[in-house]
Amino acid sequence: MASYNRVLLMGNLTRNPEIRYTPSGTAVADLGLAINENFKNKAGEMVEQTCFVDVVVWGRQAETSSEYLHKGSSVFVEGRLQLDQWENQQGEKRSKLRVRADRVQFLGTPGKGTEFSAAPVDSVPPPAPPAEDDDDDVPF
Amino acid sequence: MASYNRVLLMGNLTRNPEIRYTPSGTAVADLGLAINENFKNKAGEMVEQTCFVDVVVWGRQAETSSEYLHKGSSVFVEGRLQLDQWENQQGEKRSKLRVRADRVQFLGTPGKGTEFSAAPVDSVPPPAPPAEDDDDDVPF
Amino acid sequence: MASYNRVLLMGNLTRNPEIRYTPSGTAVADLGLAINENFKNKAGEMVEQTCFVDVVVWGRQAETSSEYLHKGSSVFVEGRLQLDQWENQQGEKRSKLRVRADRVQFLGTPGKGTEFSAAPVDSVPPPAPPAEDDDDDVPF
Amino acid sequence: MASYNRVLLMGNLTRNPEIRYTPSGTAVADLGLAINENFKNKAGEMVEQTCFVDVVVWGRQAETSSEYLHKGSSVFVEGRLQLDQWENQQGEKRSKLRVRADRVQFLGTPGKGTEFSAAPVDSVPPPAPPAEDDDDDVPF
DNA sequence: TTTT
DNA sequence: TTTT
Repeated sequence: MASYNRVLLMGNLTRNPEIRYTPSGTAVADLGLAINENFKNKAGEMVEQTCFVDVVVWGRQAETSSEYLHKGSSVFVEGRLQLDQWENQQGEKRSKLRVRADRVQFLGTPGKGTEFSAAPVDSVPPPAPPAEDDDDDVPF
Repeated sequence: MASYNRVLLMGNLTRNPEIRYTPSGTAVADLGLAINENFKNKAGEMVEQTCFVDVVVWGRQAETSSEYLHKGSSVFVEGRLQLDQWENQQGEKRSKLRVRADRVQFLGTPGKGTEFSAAPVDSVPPPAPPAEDDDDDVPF
Repeated sequence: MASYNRVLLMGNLTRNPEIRYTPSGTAVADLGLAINENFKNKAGEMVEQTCFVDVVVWGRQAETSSEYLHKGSSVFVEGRLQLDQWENQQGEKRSKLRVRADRVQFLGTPGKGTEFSAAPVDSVPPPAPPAEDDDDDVPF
Repeated sequence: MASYNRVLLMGNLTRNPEIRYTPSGTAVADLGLAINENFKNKAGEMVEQTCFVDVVVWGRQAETSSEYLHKGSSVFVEGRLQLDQWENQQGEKRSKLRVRADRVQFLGTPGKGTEFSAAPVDSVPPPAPPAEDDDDDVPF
């Protein structure tokens, strides 16, 4: 059957990246992303609404993300929706939508004056190959 | 700040669309979408994984969706992530990621033999204008 | 520097796929794609406008495309813009924008009645890995 | 028939925006965009390839683009492919693919030190409504 | 749980 | 809670 799953986001990190490693040594980083959207409501007032999304990055991109990105960093993320499902301690089914990033691109850190002027827009190195083969030791 | 929020999905409806109306008469439809992805795991076995996503559609597209789409229908959805937040009866904060569709395109219904052959791939009428101005009577 | 290049298209093939092979044996297919867009002009009349795009597909997807797709087939294409540049016989520089597909997904063939009912929406097998390493024997 | 046409680009302007006005007073800006892509070829060498694309922007976004963007500016563009067709003076049919932007987002100007540090990543104001109704006085 |  |  025809299927497709693609997500494109630009926003700011709500916290520093958190990196960890699977038993087999693959790096995984969790990013908190805030996407601010401004629009006018029916009454014509400007409203700011923020969408908070959890992003998971694997492999080399996890490492570069945790090295170069910080709370507040502006990033562009390309990935796909991923539904994580588990049972809580009461045996109830829980699930959560995340974005699994195929690519994280650094767009700058606001308020980073001087060291920034040399390279105001820098990019996280090229995308790692899709690490599907690592999916069986997912560490969440 | 730079921000962007775009989601593109193709999959099958897990149930018939559910339409309702806001107090001011705007149509809203909830779609359950299943996106199947097949890939090989580290052991080289084909694995099928399904991502279930709730999709919200507004306005005229809500009406055409509920008229033309059914459980099983294959659709293409363009929209954005939307974080719905509320408090449950215990006063705990809860939130849920959904996709707010700007566009829903009908790609066919599997197993619908005869009536299908005339127009195997049909499309839901053109996108309604982004109904931001209706956002203050969101009915969830 | 931050860079990104992504194209998403749904439309119909204007001709049968043309497959060829590089000296090293890599398959390449050229697809002609027509994307119809309907909109109202300033005078309120419905206008149909068609965008014709040349799409290049590499590797296994080239083979599956040429096997399963035909003139008229409805497809979904994910790829990126690619600028091909050359000199004509008068020594003038020429260039042409194409789409290099990373993924081609079959959405059905209109008017194919019976054999269609069994599998109205079928998909071209999963995307081949990005064959960047083949780019130095590009055969155009 | 199912159709879709979406392009997402990040790159740098190759020249200052050129703004002009239709007889009815609608602003139109032409942007030259360079998208740099680095990858390894078959021989394992890093190769840089640049895709040059012409982008057309309409309405208020044309005005903000020509006000805030300059040669070298880093931008994110969301739009669609548009095939412009005409006859040259020899009566030969010519055509050219462009991108018609629905949205242009400013990501910063490299090397702009001081005035930049205050707001390293700034954005062009929100997207104008799709000005389909202006399409009949396209000035190319 | 949150960033600008 | 689930579709193919």
